[in-house]
Amino acid sequence: MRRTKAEAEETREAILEAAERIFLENGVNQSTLMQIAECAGVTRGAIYFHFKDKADIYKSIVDRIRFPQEDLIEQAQSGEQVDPLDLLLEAGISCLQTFVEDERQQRVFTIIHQRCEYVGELSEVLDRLREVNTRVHQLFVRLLQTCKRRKMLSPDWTPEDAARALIASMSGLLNEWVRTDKAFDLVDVGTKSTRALIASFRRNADISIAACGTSPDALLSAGMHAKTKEVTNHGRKARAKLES
Amino acid sequence: MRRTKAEAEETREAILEAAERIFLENGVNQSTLMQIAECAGVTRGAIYFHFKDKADIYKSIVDRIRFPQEDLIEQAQSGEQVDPLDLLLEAGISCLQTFVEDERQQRVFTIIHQRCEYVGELSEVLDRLREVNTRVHQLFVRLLQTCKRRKMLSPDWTPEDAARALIASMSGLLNEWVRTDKAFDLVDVGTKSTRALIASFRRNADISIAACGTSPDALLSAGMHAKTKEVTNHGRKARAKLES
DNA sequence: ATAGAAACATACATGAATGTTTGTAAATAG
DNA sequence: CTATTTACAAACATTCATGTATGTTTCTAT
Repeated sequence: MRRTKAEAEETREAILEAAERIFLENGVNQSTLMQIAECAGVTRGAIYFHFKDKADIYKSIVDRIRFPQEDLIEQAQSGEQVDPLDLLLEAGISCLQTFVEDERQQRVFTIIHQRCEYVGELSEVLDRLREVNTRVHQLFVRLLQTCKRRKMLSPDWTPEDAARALIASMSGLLNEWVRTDKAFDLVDVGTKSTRALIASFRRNADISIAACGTSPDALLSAGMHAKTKEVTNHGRKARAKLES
Repeated sequence: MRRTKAEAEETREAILEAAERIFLENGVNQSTLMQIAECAGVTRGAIYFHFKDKADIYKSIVDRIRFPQEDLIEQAQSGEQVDPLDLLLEAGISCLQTFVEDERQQRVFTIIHQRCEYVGELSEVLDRLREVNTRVHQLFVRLLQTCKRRKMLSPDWTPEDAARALIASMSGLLNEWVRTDKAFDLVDVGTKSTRALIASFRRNADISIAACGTSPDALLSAGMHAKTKEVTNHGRKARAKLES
């Protein structure tokens, strides 16, 4: 019953696919290798040939997806010359956009946040998540520090706190969206929330009256007048530019 | 070895206390009744006397704490005559405040959100959480609808979306705070974030320049000039009024 | 062509957690 | 005062997931 190398890779993928389904249904710890094998149409032996144990399967699942935050990092590192706050807004929005479109990302996100107790071997997965998160945080802090140097950051916010707030807002939105079973328009609500937050980051924008003297260009670049559609398209264009 | 009724209640509490610790360390499903018994200084027999099974213990733990959202509901229902948006801001802030002060709330929150796979019996706990959340959401929607009737709500936001955004922001803040092991000042960052969000809810406040003509009173009531300390004290006062 | 190894299936051994049953000492009701 | 029930402890039986060991077939390299 030996298969060719390509077929073997197929069964490996089938196992990962099955594990994703079973994990989502039963939780990582409660899922048994037997269930996964059954769902994949193989025996437990096949699983033990391809993977060391259940934790290994889970790590493989998490490793093969791209996190929404990683898209965000790549995108945010592209244009350093533009307004960092605009860049944050666009990156955040297109991050939400890709998340909405990628069902696998959503499934794995749900597993990670609602279907796993991180203990023992499993906590290694958490370590990777933490690492990605700190990278995002540091990136945000760097961007916000340049804002501060350019006197564009509101005195209310430190770069660190602003970064925390942004990350909390984004992760809160993603979590609520999956928890409520997509009960609202993630991109729409997320765009408005993020825009509100970033608006408060701007010097002289946190207190409404102080913005009167600024030029129309400054207001436009603040993204306050742009309609949702235009902004998301803008974000998409930026991403398309990256992929080329 | 029969104990008096009061002593029995003590051991019951000891079991719950121990379970809280063990669940936090090992996750609900990974924790064994033996570990809990050992930690509580009893045998498994005692646990099976007081509780049906592990799910029963977990439900008891969740039932005996007050959720941050429940504080929020009570508080937000007190004064209907004031500006609903101010009320939302104050309620949110004092909700964060009590969460920071209540270590048990934090522990159980961590268990709920990071140490449990909700499957089978355990999902009943999730049902209760969902119910609390929908109550909060409906309350928010009601408040925001009165805003809309009074022409105080920005045309950018529907009451539903604004409620979602607020809930997502709050839960995101709480989650990030416990996930990062209290790496930032929750009340401080939370106050600024929430204030920014609610500011964007206000009609003529979402676009900075439009607020120029409004009276100083309107700006003050928008909470944009108040320092953090004053607002939190305000929130506390409101809570103290409730307890009397 | 054939030796070896790859890609599994099957069978077994182990341990660990659960639920249940039985035992028992002390409190409490009558 | 004693009869019964309470509040556990201790022992037992059962299930069940895991890991490993072994078997089998087919690919593949030489």
